[in-house]
Amino acid sequence: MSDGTDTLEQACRALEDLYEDDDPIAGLEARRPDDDAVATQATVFGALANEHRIRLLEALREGELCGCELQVVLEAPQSTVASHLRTLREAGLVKSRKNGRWTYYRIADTAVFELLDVAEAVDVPLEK
Amino acid sequence: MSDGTDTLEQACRALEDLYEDDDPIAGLEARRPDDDAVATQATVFGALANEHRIRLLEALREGELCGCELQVVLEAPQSTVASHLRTLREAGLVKSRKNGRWTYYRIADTAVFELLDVAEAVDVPLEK
DNA sequence: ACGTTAAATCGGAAATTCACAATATGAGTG
DNA sequence: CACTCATATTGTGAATTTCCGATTTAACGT
Repeated sequence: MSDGTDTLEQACRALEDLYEDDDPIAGLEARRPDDDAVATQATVFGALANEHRIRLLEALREGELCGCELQVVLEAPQSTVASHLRTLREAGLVKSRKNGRWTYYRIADTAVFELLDVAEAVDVPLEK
Repeated sequence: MSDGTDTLEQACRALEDLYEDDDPIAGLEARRPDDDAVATQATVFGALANEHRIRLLEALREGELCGCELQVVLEAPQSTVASHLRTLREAGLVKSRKNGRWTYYRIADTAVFELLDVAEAVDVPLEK
């Protein structure tokens, strides 16, 4: 298990040329975010990083739907839909409610709408 | 390549029990979002779905940094950092500027801050 | 031109995610 | 209890992503 320390030292040397400051690294360390926060963000974005799951969330914008309705929306097999819903639930993006044989899913947090809307507005450069 | 049509028909039959409406599918079709929008969202969220890339973006919050500074932030090999930066650039999340031997990276869109902040505030349920 | 250095790209092994048939669970019904 | 139906989980092969050493490219200095 190499840790890339050798190339890291190169990078640090380069910084000594950029700044006359004795310890240029100090300022960079302050830019390192909290581990738990990064883990939360990665979980949330990981759950959102799939077209099927985005379609599920978009379908739930106007209100809750049961599993079989979401199958129709996705046009995918039942097991596929169920595991995507599980991913979304584990990331805290949807909640479920059981009523008899049906399970109804709904958006857990309005943050989901913000995330979807902001991401949609990003200007992704054309494929090169 | 099966398309799961058989299980889809089951789901549709279930809907006929839920609604007396003749065509329960019609309402669901309206909930299907635009393909291009979903593709954009998936690209953006895919780029954000990695702890290293999140750390890079967080490091750029306070202003631009060059590649070798970002190596120090990530404590990862140069090639690893470079390919993560490429992913972020291709998703439209960062822009780069060349000055001599150095390449400076900066956040391309303030939307990035919104996405990071909103995702961090999501309440992810405990494991299991 | 030559050597040095920051950054980009290549190549392929390892790890992770995805799809989906098969099976299990659990609630309702007769 | 036996049967049906909606949903959940499991297992596994396939596809994708990640990692990182090695190499290449490009910009400087001598």
